[in-house]
Amino acid sequence: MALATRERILEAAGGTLSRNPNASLDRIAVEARVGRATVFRHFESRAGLLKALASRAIAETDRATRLAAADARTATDALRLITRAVVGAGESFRFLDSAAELYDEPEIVEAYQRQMSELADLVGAARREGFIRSDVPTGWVVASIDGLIWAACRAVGDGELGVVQVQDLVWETIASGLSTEGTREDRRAE
Amino acid sequence: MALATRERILEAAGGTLSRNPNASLDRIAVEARVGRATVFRHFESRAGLLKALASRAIAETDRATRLAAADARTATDALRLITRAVVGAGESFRFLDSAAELYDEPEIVEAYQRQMSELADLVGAARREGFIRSDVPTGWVVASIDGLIWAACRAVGDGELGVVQVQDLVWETIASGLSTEGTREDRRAE
DNA sequence: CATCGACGAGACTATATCGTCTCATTCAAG
DNA sequence: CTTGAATGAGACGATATAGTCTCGTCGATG
Repeated sequence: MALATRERILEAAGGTLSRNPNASLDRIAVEARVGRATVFRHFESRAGLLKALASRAIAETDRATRLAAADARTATDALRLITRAVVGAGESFRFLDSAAELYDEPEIVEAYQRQMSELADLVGAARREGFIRSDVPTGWVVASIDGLIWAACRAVGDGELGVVQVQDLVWETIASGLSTEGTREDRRAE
Repeated sequence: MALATRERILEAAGGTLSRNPNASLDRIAVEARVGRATVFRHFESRAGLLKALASRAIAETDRATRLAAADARTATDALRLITRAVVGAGESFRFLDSAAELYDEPEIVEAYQRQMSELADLVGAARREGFIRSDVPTGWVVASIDGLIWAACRAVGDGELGVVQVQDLVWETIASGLSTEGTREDRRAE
């Protein structure tokens, strides 16, 4: 039962904290239908719980990324599959939005930076494949993908759009933007 | 001096809270080089300060929106100018990211929804002008513009990109996406 | 049945922060 | 110089929450 309880706490914490980043441990315990003392039996402290939650989200993202990369034959396709996967798993780490406490955890910060760096590498590879416009810096590509994934998770969380729908829309927006073809005249280059 | 002090507190609160959403009033007072008691002389409570800060951001956005709309001859152009303006003023309301307390303030929630609704109307008008792709729902257009603005403000805050640069990039991304023209074959429609 | 580990309930302490209050200081206007 | 408004410093109480601890219960296992 120990494992199931731990998992239930993590699940409840993720859900509760994504709705209210300042939720108390008591609130989380109630949400997990668990005594507050039990939370401390499974996690050293509030920070420990947060850290475990973040580690879980990072591991899940890594897993999704590896699976997606394995299926892809090009960097561009890997980027597409990874984007889809992360949007699909978005609920798992929406709580990270405002978990400022985690900036003090070196492991978490380092893992996050590693993932961002891997994403940047992938964008670089996709650029070499000719997929990414040459007049847009890689930093912005990474940032905007992040922003679109964030927007997608938010829209799903608000019940405004469906998961499958936004999975397509995010990639569509990255690839072609939101305007009709005619607006290509907006481009600065050439 | 009263006005200058109040303004200095608001400024410090905006800056401090955008870096740490849970910053204490003491911390904010120090940042504003003001006694903590003075904060309470100018604002009823912490919630009052937050509310004033949010009102200020909303008013600033309204102002920027009105100015932008006045200069524009088409809805599409208005959308472009407003996007630029909001990215430019981004620092003023980055703190809203994680101000969950504000969900309890009816005035603030209502004003936010009004702005989102106005944005949706503008997107609708731009769609009628033929700018917005017909196969993308308005809800996603609004959400992704929001997400790209968020990403832009974050990138600027992290010092990764410049304000002027992201102002162009956000619109560029909305209009044409991040890929080269060749990827148009990705489109599902037609 | 007996045992043991996980759990729920709740008392208890420590701490951080909010919000109030007082008093001394500063500074500008008259 | 006198006065009054704005402020800084800090004491004080109230409250919320983190973290510790104890005790009784339940259920699985032998």
